[in-house]
Amino acid sequence: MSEPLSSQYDPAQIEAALYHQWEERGYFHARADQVLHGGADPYVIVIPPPNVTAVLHMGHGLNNTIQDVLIRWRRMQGREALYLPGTDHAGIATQNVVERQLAAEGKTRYDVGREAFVERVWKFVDETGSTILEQLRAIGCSCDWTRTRFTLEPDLSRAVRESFVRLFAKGLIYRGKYIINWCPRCLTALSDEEAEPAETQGRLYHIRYPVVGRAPVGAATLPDGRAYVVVATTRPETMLGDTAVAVHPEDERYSALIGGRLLLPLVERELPVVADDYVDPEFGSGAVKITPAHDPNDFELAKRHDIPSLDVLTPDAHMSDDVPAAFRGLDRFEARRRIVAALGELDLIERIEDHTHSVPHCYRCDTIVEPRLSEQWFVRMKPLAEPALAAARNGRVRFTPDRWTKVYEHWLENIRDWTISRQLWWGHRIPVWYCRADGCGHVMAPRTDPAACAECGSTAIEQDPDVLDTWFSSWLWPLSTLGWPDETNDLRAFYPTQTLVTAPEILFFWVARMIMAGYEFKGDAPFSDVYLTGTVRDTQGRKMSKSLGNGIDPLEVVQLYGADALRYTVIASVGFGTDVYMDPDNLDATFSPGRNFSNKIWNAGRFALMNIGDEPVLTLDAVRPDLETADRWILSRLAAATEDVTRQLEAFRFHEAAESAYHFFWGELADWYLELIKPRMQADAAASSRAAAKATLVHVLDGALRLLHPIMPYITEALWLRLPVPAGVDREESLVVGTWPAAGPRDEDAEAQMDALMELIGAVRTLRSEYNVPAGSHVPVHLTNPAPALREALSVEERALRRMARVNDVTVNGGADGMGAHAVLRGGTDLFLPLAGVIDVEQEKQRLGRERDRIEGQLRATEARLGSEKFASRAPADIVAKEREKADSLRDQRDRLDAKLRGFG
RNA sequence: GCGCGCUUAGCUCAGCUGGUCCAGAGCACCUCGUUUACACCGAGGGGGUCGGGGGUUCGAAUCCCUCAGCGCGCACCA
Repeated sequence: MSEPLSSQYDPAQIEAALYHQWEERGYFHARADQVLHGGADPYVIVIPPPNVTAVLHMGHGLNNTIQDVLIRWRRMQGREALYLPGTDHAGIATQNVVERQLAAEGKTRYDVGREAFVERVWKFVDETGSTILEQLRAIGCSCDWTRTRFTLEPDLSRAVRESFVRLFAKGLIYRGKYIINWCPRCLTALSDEEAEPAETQGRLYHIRYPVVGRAPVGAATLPDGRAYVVVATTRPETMLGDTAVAVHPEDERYSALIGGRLLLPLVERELPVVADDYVDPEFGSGAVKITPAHDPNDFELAKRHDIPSLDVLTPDAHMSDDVPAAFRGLDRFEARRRIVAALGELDLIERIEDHTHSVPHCYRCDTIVEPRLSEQWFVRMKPLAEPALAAARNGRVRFTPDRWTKVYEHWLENIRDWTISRQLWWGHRIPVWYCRADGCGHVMAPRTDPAACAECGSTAIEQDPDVLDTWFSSWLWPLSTLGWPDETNDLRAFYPTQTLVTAPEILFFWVARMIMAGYEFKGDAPFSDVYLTGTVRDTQGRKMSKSLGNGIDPLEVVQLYGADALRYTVIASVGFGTDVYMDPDNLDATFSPGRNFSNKIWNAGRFALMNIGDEPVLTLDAVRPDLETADRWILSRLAAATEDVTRQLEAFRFHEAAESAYHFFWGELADWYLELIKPRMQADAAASSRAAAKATLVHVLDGALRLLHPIMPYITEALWLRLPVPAGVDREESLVVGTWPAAGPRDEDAEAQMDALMELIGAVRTLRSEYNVPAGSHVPVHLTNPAPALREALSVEERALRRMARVNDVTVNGGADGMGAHAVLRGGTDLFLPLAGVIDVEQEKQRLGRERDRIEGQLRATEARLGSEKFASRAPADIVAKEREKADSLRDQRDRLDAKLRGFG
């Protein structure tokens, strides 16, 4: 309290020390026993676990700031607030990183072997895995670090095992051979969600397949006389795996061919022509080549017609040995070129047209995904989806913004089974063992690793080599982090959680599946609110990404402007679920709102502390009789702000909450109240007035800092700790665990008076500015017919007018003669500034004339409305009365302006 | 193609159940300013036919229809 504060806020000086202190004192630690036995109401947010390899980016900055705002706010409201941190093992991503390291050494994972490879990944994770969690500390996240979890740690792995075993036993996990999404670079299966469609400019190749045997009458023919049928494809290389051609059963063009055969060019294999209503006769030629091993629709059709599959691609998407020698071993795209060329030479290309279609890409490495026939493990989703769907429909889980509800429902309504096996080494090994004993073939998924076959006792058992999708552990996150499958105190106290904050991109990947898992394994949704954030973009609207180099490093921002500036800027930029735009090339401009506001808070606080001095401060109650209009006004405004900020936070309207607190602090407290009380702080002011001002100031500053604390924890705490404590008040030891303010009563009188006074001051300032009255000079003011509120305000706050508008004399109802500037205030008050010599008569006449016309326009519109028969008869009485009042007031203002104008002659 | 959403000042967004909204904020812009908290500041100012058209209503930025543009989700017809 005694050491002087610098005139510029320096966040670096205070942030790290404060965070350390908060953490050390255990403020972030949530106590299960308080909930179970102490009657505390829990408020829990589980962090969307970042990849263990991740480095903090603005997306995290946005998400985690929002989470922390909610947590800090609820903690102040007295909730047992748990912000549960952790990371996930990110199977593909992490494995990719280590594989790249190996590649730099000229090795592959197969060279080092599975065990050594996994060991190496662990080593990497142990060294770098906590980076992002450290970074979350830097932006002020009040996580309960004693509960930090990792999806691949033993407890959470046990949860994964348990969930698998249960679903397996219920028949909800099965193995089968289907077309799945395959990444030829990652060499693993992907779920549908992991294959992201992207609009791609492709081509549609129309290829002639010659007819075998007798051609239908009138069929097109090749130069050699053979008839042919045209099929269209975007992927000519797959034709080598064609095993049929399909047409629509009612397509007359081809009815004669059904049951006949075509000759597959280049391969010279005969293909049956089958009829199936899957075929759309309108598209392309109406004849479809069928490649069951490389297209899901073809696969289904082939099953219906008992057509064999032929896989012509290797796992890394090269042509397999099952194709003609000329194409063997070629990369899929090279094969496409050569096949098209070869067909061209045979005159079998009818035409090639441009064709835009969406092509699935691997969400981890962006490689074009291959639909591939392979044996994988799946989760049967339909039964799991039902309660998750009901949860959205009955409001158990609410989505904010609400429009995501439909997206969620639609996905669940059309849910497809989930491919959960991954051909990776880093992850939870699938807990399935196959008995290899002759004639047994038992498949088992036990809770503990078996030594022998449960069916035949043979020890010739083998565990499935694959691992599970990372999301198969993430979907348990709210459960597993709290101890499930054990009925721990944490689980009992903190499940279900309250709010989940995440990006819409993982609504299906993660959010929907967590809800399914919550119901399946614990019988309840894992949270009640899902807040979906927007995306952080650059000024051109591009998503920030490492590869584009348009990212912003939150740590750099923290270093430059402080965590509070980062947090405030982010929160204030976050429209309701809208994207956030930031300029990576101009951090100064981007973060100026937060930086400037921090500095404003700092200086307002500094001013208050300097003026309060060492004199003891009284409680508000002790000075109640001495409160002046300005005091009552700011207290009323604090009440309004408190109510508003609270309401906005409840509705997840972060931008509005921030704006509301900002406007109160800057626009009301700093701009007006601090100015109003300056004279009262001086030594020559009346002691009672000074005491009232100081008590009010301390109270209001205390409230304002509390309202801002969830958004800007550091600066608010730093100032608050220095704020003097009124005698007899027992204060909390930190804002972190301080109480959230309750809105006090509003004071309509004080607000009306101050509104009138502020309007008057504003009007005088405007006139001064219009007439270029030198800033330093003081002017007299004449008021005629002041409105009651203004009259009252002036009786107590005239000196405010003098100070803030540079006025040296105030005359009421009299002396308003001569040349000067005029204005009419609300409530009909006439304002006159005698500016003889300064004033330009013509200019003033024009100015007043414009004002008069504006008022006249409004008046006419209002009178027209009132004059309308229909309005009078159909509009509600109170609206009509309001309009009448408005017309009266406008008429009065116009008349006064007319009178003034007449005065100019 | 189906579904959802958006289109308000130069930019990013508010505007909740139609009536002081002939529309607000922040940033940007212009003018003035060294009044002892802050120039990361203060004072003042300019700027919008609320995407186009139509309708409902006494009254629409706000409700309905339609068109256009953009975005998202889903499905992909090879």
